[in-house]
Amino acid sequence: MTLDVIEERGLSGASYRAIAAAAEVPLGSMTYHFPSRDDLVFTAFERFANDLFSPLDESMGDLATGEDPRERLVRMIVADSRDRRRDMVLLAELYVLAIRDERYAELMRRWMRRARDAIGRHVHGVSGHVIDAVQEGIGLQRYFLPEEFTEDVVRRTLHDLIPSSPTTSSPKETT
Amino acid sequence: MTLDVIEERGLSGASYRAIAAAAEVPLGSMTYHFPSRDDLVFTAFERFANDLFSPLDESMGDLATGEDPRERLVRMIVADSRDRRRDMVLLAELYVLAIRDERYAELMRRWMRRARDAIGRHVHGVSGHVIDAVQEGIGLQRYFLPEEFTEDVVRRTLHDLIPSSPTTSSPKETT
Amino acid sequence: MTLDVIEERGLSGASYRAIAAAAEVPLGSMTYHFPSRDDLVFTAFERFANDLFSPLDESMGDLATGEDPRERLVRMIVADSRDRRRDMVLLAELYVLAIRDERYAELMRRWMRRARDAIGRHVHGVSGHVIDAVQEGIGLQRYFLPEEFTEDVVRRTLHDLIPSSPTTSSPKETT
Amino acid sequence: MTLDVIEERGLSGASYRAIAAAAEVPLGSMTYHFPSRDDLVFTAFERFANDLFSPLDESMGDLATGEDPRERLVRMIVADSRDRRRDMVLLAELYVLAIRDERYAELMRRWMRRARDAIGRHVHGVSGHVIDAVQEGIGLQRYFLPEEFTEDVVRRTLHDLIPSSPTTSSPKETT
DNA sequence: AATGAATGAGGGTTCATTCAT
DNA sequence: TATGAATGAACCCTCATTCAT
Repeated sequence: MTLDVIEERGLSGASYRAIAAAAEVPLGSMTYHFPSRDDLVFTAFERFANDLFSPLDESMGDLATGEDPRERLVRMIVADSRDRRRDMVLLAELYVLAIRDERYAELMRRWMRRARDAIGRHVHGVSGHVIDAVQEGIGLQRYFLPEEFTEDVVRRTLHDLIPSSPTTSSPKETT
Repeated sequence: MTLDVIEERGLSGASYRAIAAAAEVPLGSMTYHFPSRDDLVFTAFERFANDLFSPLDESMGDLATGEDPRERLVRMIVADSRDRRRDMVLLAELYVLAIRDERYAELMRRWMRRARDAIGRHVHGVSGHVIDAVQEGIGLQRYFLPEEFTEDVVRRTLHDLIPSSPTTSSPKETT
Repeated sequence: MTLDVIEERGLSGASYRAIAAAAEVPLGSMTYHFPSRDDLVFTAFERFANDLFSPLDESMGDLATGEDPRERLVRMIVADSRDRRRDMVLLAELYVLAIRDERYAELMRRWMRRARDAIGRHVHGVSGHVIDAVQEGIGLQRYFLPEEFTEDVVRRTLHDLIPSSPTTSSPKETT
Repeated sequence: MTLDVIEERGLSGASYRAIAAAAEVPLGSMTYHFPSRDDLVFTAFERFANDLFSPLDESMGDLATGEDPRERLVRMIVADSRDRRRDMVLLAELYVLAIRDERYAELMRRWMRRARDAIGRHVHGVSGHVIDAVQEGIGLQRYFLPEEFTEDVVRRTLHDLIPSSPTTSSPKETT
């Protein structure tokens, strides 16, 4: 609920009142359960970190034997999820918070490490952190210039970075 | 001045008052020259887009014959400029704005295209957009986990993505 | 309280701050109970409509049998109530609002109809609206030129407009 | 021009800036020619007093011999001039000013006397002030409840108040 | 004579937070 | 435990007016 309000009106628009109204809950209820606004926000971003992690987790989780993890990543990046906008705005807001506040920075680091682990389970020969960073950079820019980051471009990028595993079927590159 | 305040106190903390105080200027002066706060903010981010572009421009600008552009990119990414924090905060704030407001989105697209052009002048065989997205992704995450994105990791990533030009001296990879 | 401030300083001078000061109440209290200034103003003018109605109501309310309602009206118009000024200012401000805003126009219509009914209960042979309009027109101009609207002039006017009821004692005109 | 702005946005909305914009004139020009805002407003209302007087003047000015002045008044009141709204809002604003400020009160008195004279030239047996007050009261209320003040109601009222002159053709009352 | 720049005051409104109930 | 009331601080913005040019 809080995240919805942040998505719609920005972190600065996510006042106690706005969130209480969205949740159809009395204002006093909010301040009772979350004595300071930052409690509310931090809790929300903890949830966001999980939410944002889950597509990655699903992408890398149950790879069939011989399936190419690079293809999973391609599809995850290219998928025009309805939540793309939400993820991008929340991610950007989180970066803002994390740069300014160590508490959020630590949250971000935990999340980055989880991502690295999920990637590292199936991708070898390159740092999972690099793949995550690349995926994030492309994800952000793709939001503004989707036509510049076509599926083939994304695939090519991932194949350049990730060595094909011996047990992996050969690249299906189009270009 | 405005950017300094945004860096220090966030976009939401960059009130007319705060900026006027930082600039040691009467509040009325601010509202006279920038009738709405968004005028002020947008003008500031236009400047930021230029500021942020210039390191890239310098990196790619005057390559000596035979110099490897990949090394320039490595140094740009790895350089622990005193302005790293500033750039990251402002970049993240700009993303937030751009996702919500087409005016800022357009600013971001202009800036992304300039970056692509600057990169594309010296880097061939891969989309300049991809290199820009990658350097941005790494730049952001490196801010939080610098030890995971060592110079060698960055170099390796760029060499994987950017084919070596025929006139370019061979890779000086350390790993 | 709000009406007092409007009387003294005009509607445009009746700021939240001015009213809060007059009521010796914190500014935050005002905006809590009246989230918009117009709520405050409208509520005040609803009260004014009642206040302004009451002299008319009293004038026409409990006529003794055989008493001439025209005399009651004369006295009401001519009475130099200490509140004359207040009523005139507020009435004029209300007209300004009502011409520009349908919400106030409706308030004014309700009040005009109440006045017509109160008058119509005891005055026959002429539209209560006409008597109310005449009374109002004379009231307004009399504020500026009281010597031109002497009691006799007012009486004469009302007797010209209102036919004497059969059960009514004959006119006591002085002129 | 000033009056146009007052009509549209109210006296409180008639700032130097708003008027300068409407007149397509630099702000500095306004403050140069009218050093205080009240100068501007007072000048405007002086003009309004003349403007408002002219329909009355035309109504009563060139009566053909034997023509009934009451009919002229009826038509003036009932005419749904496109400027009705403008006249009403400005009149109401002027009342507000006049009650609070002797300078405007005097303006209003001058104008009331002019009206009385214009009426008195053709109407006898009743104070011109009374006729003016009545037409004003009806004019104001008619703005809100036009259906209650039909032409016949207005005619009846004026005939009740104004004795028919010997040289005047007989009433054409419809009712 | 004319005008853009400048500014202190004050406008309505929102807010996080506290507290009595 | 839960919540409406309350409030001081700050917000963006508009304004009348002054003044240098």
